[in-house]
Amino acid sequence: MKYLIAEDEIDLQQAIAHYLQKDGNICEVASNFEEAFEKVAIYDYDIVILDINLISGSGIDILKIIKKNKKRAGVIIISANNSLSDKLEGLDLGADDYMTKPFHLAELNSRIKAVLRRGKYGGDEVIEFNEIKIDTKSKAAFIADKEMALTKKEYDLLIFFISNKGRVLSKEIIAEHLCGDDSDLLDNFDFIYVHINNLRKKLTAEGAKYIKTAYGSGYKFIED
Amino acid sequence: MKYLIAEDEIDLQQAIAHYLQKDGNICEVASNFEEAFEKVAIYDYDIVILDINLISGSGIDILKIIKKNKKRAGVIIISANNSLSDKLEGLDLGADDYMTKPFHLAELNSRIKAVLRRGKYGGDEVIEFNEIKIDTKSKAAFIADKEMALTKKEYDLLIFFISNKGRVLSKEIIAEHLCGDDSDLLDNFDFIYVHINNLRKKLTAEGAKYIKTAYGSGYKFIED
DNA sequence: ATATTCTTTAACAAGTTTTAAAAATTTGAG
DNA sequence: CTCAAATTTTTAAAACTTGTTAAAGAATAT
Repeated sequence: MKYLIAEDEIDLQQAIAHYLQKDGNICEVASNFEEAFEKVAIYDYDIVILDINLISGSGIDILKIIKKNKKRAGVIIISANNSLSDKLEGLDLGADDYMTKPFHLAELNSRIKAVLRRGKYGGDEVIEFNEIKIDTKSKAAFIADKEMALTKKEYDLLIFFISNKGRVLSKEIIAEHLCGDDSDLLDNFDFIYVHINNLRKKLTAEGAKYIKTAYGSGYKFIED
Repeated sequence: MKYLIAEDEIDLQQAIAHYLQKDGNICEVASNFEEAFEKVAIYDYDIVILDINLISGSGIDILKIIKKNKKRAGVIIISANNSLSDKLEGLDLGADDYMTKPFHLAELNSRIKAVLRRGKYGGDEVIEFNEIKIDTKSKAAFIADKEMALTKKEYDLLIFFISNKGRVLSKEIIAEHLCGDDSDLLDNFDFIYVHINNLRKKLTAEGAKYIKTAYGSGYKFIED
């Protein structure tokens, strides 16, 4: 799993990171608002652990970015004070859970698991983009109302593209996203070419060219 | 159906109520122990959704009232912590299911349906789907009016599939559902393959293929 | 004790992903 | 503008993962 820990207390940040890495997870950290802002806008995480009171900004705004960009990360808010309004606002905005400092790492861990489990069950949103439609409940993707049979990687790739539309995504970033956990060892990213190619074939059924090559830097998903 | 939602987090309480009302159910709410106590003692509900950690009292005591008064409500306990002892105590005292916060409303919904379908609580007595018919009272399942002799696991699996039709269900989620909540300990889910296979054989008697494999993600139940 | 149901195992089949290599394209230097 | 270098596309086959099935061993119920 891939985590972002947005927490300005370096001690706590490191404690969480170490705890999670022990189980073979990948952890990135952000120590202030700007760092968190950037990472959250660009990359994909399975779980974001988000301090409400970040230096130079509010975690609530980070949460808004996550939701606005339709990132699928689960968000667990942590906060120093026990303020009910913070909590309600966070949950209202789509956070998945809330913890008050101080807490035990074991409890954080069990909440993370619960959030992940929830995610596995799947929501029932429908993602749409032009004539592309993805029903996440049935994991079926359609183009012009015709189902295209996507493999799991293709399906993930398509969702990744749509949720990052307009942005150039490098092979490396894509590979990291698609391979999740195992991505430590990746050194050859050429297999992405094949997935891009396969997805393109299925998307091009109707002639539109959604995936545009940015020579030398990656790919981006565009309208027609 | 008539529900009582005994939950002191107003946000969550309202979220559940709205979700259930959408489907035309009647929802009452209780925001603390006293309210829950009164309502449960006086009125009749089909399902009570019961937070263990109510303000000024324990949900466990509410559960005791329900059982002592021989109310026929189905009870689904929700709890913030993942404490096994809470869980066991609740189930011991006659709760019908148990969920740990946070959870997805869709999952709550499917558990409610499962509880209703177990028969005792005024749920539909007959479930129908195309030429499949299940009489929950006699626990008999028919395909094209011919009874198929299902084992308990097959029966539960079929009902789980039908009440989640269209949704991709992973081996893990299915196992969790079939094995109740002892499933924390499960690490090998291969036995699901066997039940799927057996159920398929019995369902395929008439040629229709209801259970579709979503390679790499799970299975989904579809119309023909 | 016997029958039934559930879980494990293992061999096999099917489907997916990755590798590898050749063909095509893009870019930038000369 | 042309050519060489680098990058990307395409294809096919190899490696791998996941799913199917049957059968045997545990567990549970009758």
